[in-house]
Amino acid sequence: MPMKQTRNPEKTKIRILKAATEEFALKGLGGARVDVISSRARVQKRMMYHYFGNKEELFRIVIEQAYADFRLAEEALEIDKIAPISGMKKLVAFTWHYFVAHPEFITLVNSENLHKARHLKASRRLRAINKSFVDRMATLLERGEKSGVFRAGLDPVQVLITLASVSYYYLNNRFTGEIVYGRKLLTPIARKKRLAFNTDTILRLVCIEGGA
Amino acid sequence: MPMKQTRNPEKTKIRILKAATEEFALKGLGGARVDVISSRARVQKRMMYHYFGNKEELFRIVIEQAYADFRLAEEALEIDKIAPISGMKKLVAFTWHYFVAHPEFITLVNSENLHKARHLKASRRLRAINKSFVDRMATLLERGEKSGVFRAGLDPVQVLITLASVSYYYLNNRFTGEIVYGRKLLTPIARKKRLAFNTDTILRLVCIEGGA
DNA sequence: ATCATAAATAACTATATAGTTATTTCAAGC
DNA sequence: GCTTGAAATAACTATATAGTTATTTATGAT
Repeated sequence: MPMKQTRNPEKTKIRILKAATEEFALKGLGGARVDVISSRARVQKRMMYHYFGNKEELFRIVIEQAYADFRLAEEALEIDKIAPISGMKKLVAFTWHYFVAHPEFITLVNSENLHKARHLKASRRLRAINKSFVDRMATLLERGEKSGVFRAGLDPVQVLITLASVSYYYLNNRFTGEIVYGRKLLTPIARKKRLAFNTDTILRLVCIEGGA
Repeated sequence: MPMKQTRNPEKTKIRILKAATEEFALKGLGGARVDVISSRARVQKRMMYHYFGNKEELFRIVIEQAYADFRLAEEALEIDKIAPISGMKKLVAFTWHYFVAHPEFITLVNSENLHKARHLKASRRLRAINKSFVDRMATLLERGEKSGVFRAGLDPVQVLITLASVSYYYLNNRFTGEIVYGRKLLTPIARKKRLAFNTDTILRLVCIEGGA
């Protein structure tokens, strides 16, 4: 194994995927340019087509990977091993911090939805990943209900969507938001306040009395 | 005033704006094509440049108008004339129904945020429109607080953002959402359930006891 | 060593795309 | 009815863009 290889298909593929993720996240599928991707990856454009077929296929792999990364990180929290209220708080905080740290996730998901999810429609991988994701929330809600802290009959999908929405929307629309609401939305203080507000919103939603 | 005018600058401008709104909403700023806009507007492309300068300026006017339409519709609710809890419910329902009826609003806002709101940054019109929008929520919260139904010290901006987020996210991400959550999200029943859930979420957030 | 295969390079192409130049036509004001 | 300016049309252009063709080069297996 020499130090400086002149050929390295794995690293080339990774460089292409990284550059593609950045470009798609920054400009959307429609605005992204394959020449920008290849030049940022320091790779001949031909290699992009060699490994990934075309722009749309490349996008499909990028968005699929973005979802996989997010769900894997969430799975690693091991919410099922802590008390329900702590678990819910941890999940709200995780979601918030993940979106803050990975703005590309948000813009990629937007782009995919603008295209009516046609790249992910046939993805078995995505379906598999997300099944257990819904199951984990269902389990958390059941545990909370049994221990008398969460309301009965909560729909895990509605709770998951709501939990994601309060962080996603705030961060996604922060640019127009700063104009619309006339204040900075991403100062350290503003971030801290929003996370606290979101935690409160979700606990009030799921808890029997006043959470926190 | 003849019936069939061969020239009509006002109607021409309106046709261009309508076609541009559709195209930008459908493809985003990056994916939209000026040739598609002009052909859908049944107008020579040259006229588009004559009246609006260039693609970006046209987009600016489209997004500014989309915000203006939304806020004007909200203002027409006259929330200040009904009881606080009813007002809050009405606002949640209005937001939901507006986003359902105007999917272009969501995709245009996303597009503008992808571009870091650079088209709206200098817009005096937008700032003016939205100032009174925040004020209306502040007034509603104050009224609720004084009549003993709403919690004290709620930040109107946080409430507004949360109220919009639970509808916006659900509708914006409905395509990936249907894959991720493995269920239809826009059947009449699903819509009704989501609106009820959102109303409950917001009331639990702002009310002193259990709302509804 | 050499051979087969995949990795990488270089140069190219057809078309799409935003924006322009040049010209014609209508209609209102005098 | 003539003039003038704006509305509308037609045809054009430079460049950007996704994707290709053709060729060379490194590497692992024999």
